[in-house]
Amino acid sequence: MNIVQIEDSVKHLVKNVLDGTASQKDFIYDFLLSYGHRSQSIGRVRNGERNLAEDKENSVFWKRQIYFKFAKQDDLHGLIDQMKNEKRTESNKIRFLIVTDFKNLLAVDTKTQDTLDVSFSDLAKKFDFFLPWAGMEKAVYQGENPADVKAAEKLAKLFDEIKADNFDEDDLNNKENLHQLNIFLSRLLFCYFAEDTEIFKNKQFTSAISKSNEDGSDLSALICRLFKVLNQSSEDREADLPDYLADFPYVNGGLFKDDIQVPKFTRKSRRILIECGAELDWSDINPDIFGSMFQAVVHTEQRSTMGQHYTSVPNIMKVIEPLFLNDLYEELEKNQDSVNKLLKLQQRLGQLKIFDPACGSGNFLIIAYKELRKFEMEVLKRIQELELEKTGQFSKPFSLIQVSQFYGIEIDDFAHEVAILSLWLVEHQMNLAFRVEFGEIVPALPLKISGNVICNNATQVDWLKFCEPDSPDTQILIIGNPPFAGSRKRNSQQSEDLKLVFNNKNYKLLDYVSAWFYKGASFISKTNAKLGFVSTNSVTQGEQVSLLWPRIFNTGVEISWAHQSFKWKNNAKHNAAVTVVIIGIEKINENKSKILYSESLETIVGTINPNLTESSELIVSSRKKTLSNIPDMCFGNMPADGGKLLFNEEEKTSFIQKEPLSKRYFKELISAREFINGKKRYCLWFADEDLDDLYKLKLIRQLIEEVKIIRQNSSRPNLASIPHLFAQITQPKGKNYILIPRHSSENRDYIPMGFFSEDYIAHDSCLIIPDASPALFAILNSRMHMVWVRAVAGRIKTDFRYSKDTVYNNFPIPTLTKSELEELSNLAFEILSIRENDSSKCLADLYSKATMPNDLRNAHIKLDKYVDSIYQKKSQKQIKSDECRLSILSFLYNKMSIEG
DNA sequence: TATCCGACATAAA
DNA sequence: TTTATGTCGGATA
Repeated sequence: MNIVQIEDSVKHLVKNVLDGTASQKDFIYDFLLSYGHRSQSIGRVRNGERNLAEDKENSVFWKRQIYFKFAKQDDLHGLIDQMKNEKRTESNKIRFLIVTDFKNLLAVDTKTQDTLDVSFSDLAKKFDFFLPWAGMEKAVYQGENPADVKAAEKLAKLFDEIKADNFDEDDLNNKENLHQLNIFLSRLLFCYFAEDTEIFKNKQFTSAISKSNEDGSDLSALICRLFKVLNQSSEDREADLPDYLADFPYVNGGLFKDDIQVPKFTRKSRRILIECGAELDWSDINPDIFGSMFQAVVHTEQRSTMGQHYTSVPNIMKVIEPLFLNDLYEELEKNQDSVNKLLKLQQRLGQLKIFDPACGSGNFLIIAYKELRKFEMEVLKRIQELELEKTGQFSKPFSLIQVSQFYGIEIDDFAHEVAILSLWLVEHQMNLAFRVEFGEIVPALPLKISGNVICNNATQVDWLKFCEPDSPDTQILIIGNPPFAGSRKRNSQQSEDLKLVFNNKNYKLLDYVSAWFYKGASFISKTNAKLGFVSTNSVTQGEQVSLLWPRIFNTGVEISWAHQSFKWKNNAKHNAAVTVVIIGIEKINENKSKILYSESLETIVGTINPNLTESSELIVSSRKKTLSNIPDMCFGNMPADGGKLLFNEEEKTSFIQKEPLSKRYFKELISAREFINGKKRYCLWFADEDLDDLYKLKLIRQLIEEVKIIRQNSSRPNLASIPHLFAQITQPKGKNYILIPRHSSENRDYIPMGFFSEDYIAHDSCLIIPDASPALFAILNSRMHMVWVRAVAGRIKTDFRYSKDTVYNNFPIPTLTKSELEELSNLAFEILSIRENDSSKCLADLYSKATMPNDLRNAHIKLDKYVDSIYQKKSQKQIKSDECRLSILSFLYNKMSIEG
């Protein structure tokens, strides 16, 4: 469920209730469904098993979720106040109170104390009030002041004080110092959390540190002593420990194991330290959200992004639902009437291993843990219901899921400390939720074994040794959002890492994230594991496809589900959005259907190819010569001149005014932008000129000298010796050419292309085909070709990026007869002449989906049909879908490349 | 803020 | 040497 879907769904529901299409009785259940609650769960609430209200007809009381009443009285406020004051509302951790008479609706969010008072018809406008049901805490995305943001901001203040008091520049560059500080902060966070969640006594930590001198002089020693105590069982402790220390329980679990350097405090930092404990309620923090924020505290360059993480939960769900959660709920549904089978299902949970080889502060692990615990509770609840039915009593439920089943590798020391800590925190939180449901609680202390989170470079770790299957059956689920870095963005360490993982072969053009896919695939081939990774979409497009995926498939795996490109709010940068995909990989299993998710729908398909579309395997490699019998394409002319040789209309006119003899050197330059938007641009073109002659013109000499300086600073070799020329010259002589912009918007059905004479200089933002026939122009302008482009071309964000070696050279064209060539020519001229008639409009207008003129569109459709018929000669049937076109192309491509 | 293509370092051949 | 490619992007409306 994403926000848009939720809003739509609520809108429909309200409308249907108001016009009577949906019944008022069903409203509350449909409302819950709109926010992505499981339909099985809602079913059980509806049939009364999970509804603990007395008057089940008119009210719903569902633990931890909702207390709802259909109001028959006029005083809605009185009613909701009364519900709020009921004891069980608090003890069952009800999140939302709702009353409505279907004229007005009141609601209270018990966590934030926010209230809602709207007319029923306006409910959809306020749908966001209930987003926490869908895992989106409103306080966070509205940038209000939730526990997480407040806590992180307070900690940031503390952190800055401590840093200023204890370290200078050099100290901070020292890794060991930072490590010590990282550990200190994570212990501190644990203490705050513990004293608010019954692990310690209420505010025990805060009151202990308050006993220090007000100037902070002895606080460091006190904390140091406290940490030591926390690591000792009562028999190990000194006998004469003061009460306020002796009172602390034994924490164990390794959190307080090592002695660390506790920083010194001042009057000011001591006060902040105490305020953090006294003023904030740490039980409310969400380890999943807080983790990333806490990380931002330490990495000051990320400070501005605090509170930007609200998308993380729904996005993480996009990984774990298809990977395993959906299957589990299906199992639950299937076995819902057998206690034994349900117990077996629960046991399976205890044997899982969840592994995030790029875990950061642990978001994926934490959400996975939470969701698994929630699922287990569903299983246990069902078991209880069955037992109760049968025998009138039920056995004591307990959880089999341990944090030690969770594995993480993270290269950043602080993030990895936070991940370890967050796992503990979330374990405790889930134990509390467990108590609400079952009244049983696992004691929090001493802490058991922690999650297995190490600080290391995942590309260098032997995953099999780190996350070893206990038996061949142990199911390992690999999840995460590994780092992306394109070939030009990597640092030298990352390049080395890739080199190692790919055995020094063909790794340079791959994205850094490939290392995770490859290691993951190898891991899967040797174990009972599957993976789901968020990744940049560039591994699914363009030249990377043929370099990466054959190697992955060679390990015996396949893509079992995938989310096609969508925009992901980037947490590293404020407003930048990066386009990502999510890919699930499993061992080959031909019997299992694959699922393809796009923004709005999910499709069941036979196979998923590396471009994340449905189709039989189609991996086109970079090809230097054309597959079909067509003229070669080449690159446009690349200036690489710092812009010195390029002019717009005004600049050109004024330059000619000052240097009249320069006029003969100007030529029109066609770059993608000029071509598509019908603008003019010029360049000084000296390809056939003598440098000495040029130097006679003062201004030109000056310009060339400027280019020279720029090129001397460039890493490209030999350019400075030809400062008057474009860096790459490919302009055809005595020939016309077809020009194709390399980058073009996805919002066009056809990439605009055009014919030009040699007098127009093609810019390197375009590709050209010299000596091309109108028939070829027709073929390239066909829908058939566009389907090919859509399938194999690279992307910039989601827009096309045409290329020669991948797209053009591999494009399969059947052998054409003379009459076919003639007809194609005619169709090409038709399109060109329609464009000519409309020459007041630029190509951007002519080819935008919204404004494309009818006659032009019809001419294109006519061409499309004809080209289709050429590709499908045998059958008289018309080709209907692009999928069909693509499979024809795949077939022809495979055939021609084998014959070729 | 959504749209829509740029410039050039860096890769391969 | 030549030339093709992509950029957790950037400019512009």
